[in-house]
Amino acid sequence: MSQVEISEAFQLPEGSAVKLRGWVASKSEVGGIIFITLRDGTGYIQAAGKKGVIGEEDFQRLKRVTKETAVELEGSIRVDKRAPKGREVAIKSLSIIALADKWPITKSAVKSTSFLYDYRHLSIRGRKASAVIKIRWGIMKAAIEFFSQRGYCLISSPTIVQSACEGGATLFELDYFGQKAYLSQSAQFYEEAAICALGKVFILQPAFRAEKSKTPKHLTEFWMIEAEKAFMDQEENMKLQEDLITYICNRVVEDCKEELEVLGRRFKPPEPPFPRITYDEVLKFASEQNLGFKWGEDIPTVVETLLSKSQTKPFFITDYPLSARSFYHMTKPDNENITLSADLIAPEGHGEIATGGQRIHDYQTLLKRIESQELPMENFRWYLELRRYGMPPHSGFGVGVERLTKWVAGLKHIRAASLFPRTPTRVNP
RNA sequence: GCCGCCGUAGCUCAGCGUGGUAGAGCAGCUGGCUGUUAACCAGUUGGUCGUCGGUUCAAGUCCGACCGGCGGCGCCA
Repeated sequence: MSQVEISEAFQLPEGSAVKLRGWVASKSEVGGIIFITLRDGTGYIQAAGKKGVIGEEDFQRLKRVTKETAVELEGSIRVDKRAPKGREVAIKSLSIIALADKWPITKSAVKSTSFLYDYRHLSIRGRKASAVIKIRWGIMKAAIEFFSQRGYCLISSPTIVQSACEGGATLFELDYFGQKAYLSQSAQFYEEAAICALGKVFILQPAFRAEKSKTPKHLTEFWMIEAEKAFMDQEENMKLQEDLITYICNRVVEDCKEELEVLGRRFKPPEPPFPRITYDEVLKFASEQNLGFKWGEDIPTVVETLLSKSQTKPFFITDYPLSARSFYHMTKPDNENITLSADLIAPEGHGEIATGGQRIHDYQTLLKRIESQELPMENFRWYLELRRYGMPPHSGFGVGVERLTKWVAGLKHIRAASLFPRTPTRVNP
């Protein structure tokens, strides 16, 4: 009698004696026979206990078992086409490890988004919720592999900071022993400092945005994959993003086959190169659809969504106006109003998943930019100072992990990509 | 910040127009059934109708304010 995980139980020959531990995902009683579906994080397997075959005491215990009770059972593997996946465990004995109260998440509860997220600490036990979290892990794992293979160094930047990478209005403020401090929106500035020591770096850590954005693609706390490399121009930067996304998608399709199946997601990894569309071309496209906007403004969601739905693989929107970008962006050599930056947009209407660009490496240029945008110089002192000590041209990008998960897993809302999502209306559980 | 929708049993909802003291399905519980897969059959428990205030003999229902959630916009990964 060996202790095995459920995934292993499917590999063993018929008749093998096994001991399994897990939770009762479902139970049904049919007279003298009781079926439970056991879950242990590695899979699901049906176990059947028949009156007369197992002892009366064990049968009574099996009767008392409720949904989500933690149990340990002993039995033997048997093949039966009536069982899901054609296999089950014939129970010989069962013990209750931790009895569960009446389980609040019922079939009808699935209809209620707010209920499911109020009970997220419990509802994550569902097949779909677990599948999404495993896909998210698959994405992170693949990203780590990708950068590791290319010699990038993982760094960690502080999440408590004093200066903003993006707009100041979207920072979570906190009291740092009497001083104002903020939760970081991005690790970019710290990565820029780090490249002069390490050459090429990446991070995998949370970012915070105090945007009251109630949309299917916004979280207030989310994880980012960010990379920065010295001597890398914007062209190479886009190629790197292409390679990263392609690598991740291929790995996930390979590693998370079952999870994608549980979600009913037929996902085909994209083939590079990804199409590139300039901002001006987007503006022209929008005007043709009667959705025109002013040059220099950000691209409206309707336009981005429409474009995104017309594509079958991710694509870049390049050549953003400086007015729609943060101060640190480098502009084109022949046009100081257009930045060397690009957004990476996922297809099928999922929208933006990454932003990247070439940063200003010249001291005077950055100084003038900070002054012209009337930004608080003292906050950017060290960032600017980097440019006095051998800062080469460099570029980088940031990918939203949950946004990428949303696209790969085919989710309707980004909150499903987070174990305990933080949105403007939710900080609990 | 703006626009729209919704808060009634553990869950999903009906009841509100025409005010008279709460109802269904599911879940739970009890019993039956030796192959369930969203099991089935019979019985049954369960509610200060989001909160506060107002009108009224009487408010789940009418009026007002507030709170909470959901969908969308703007903004962004």
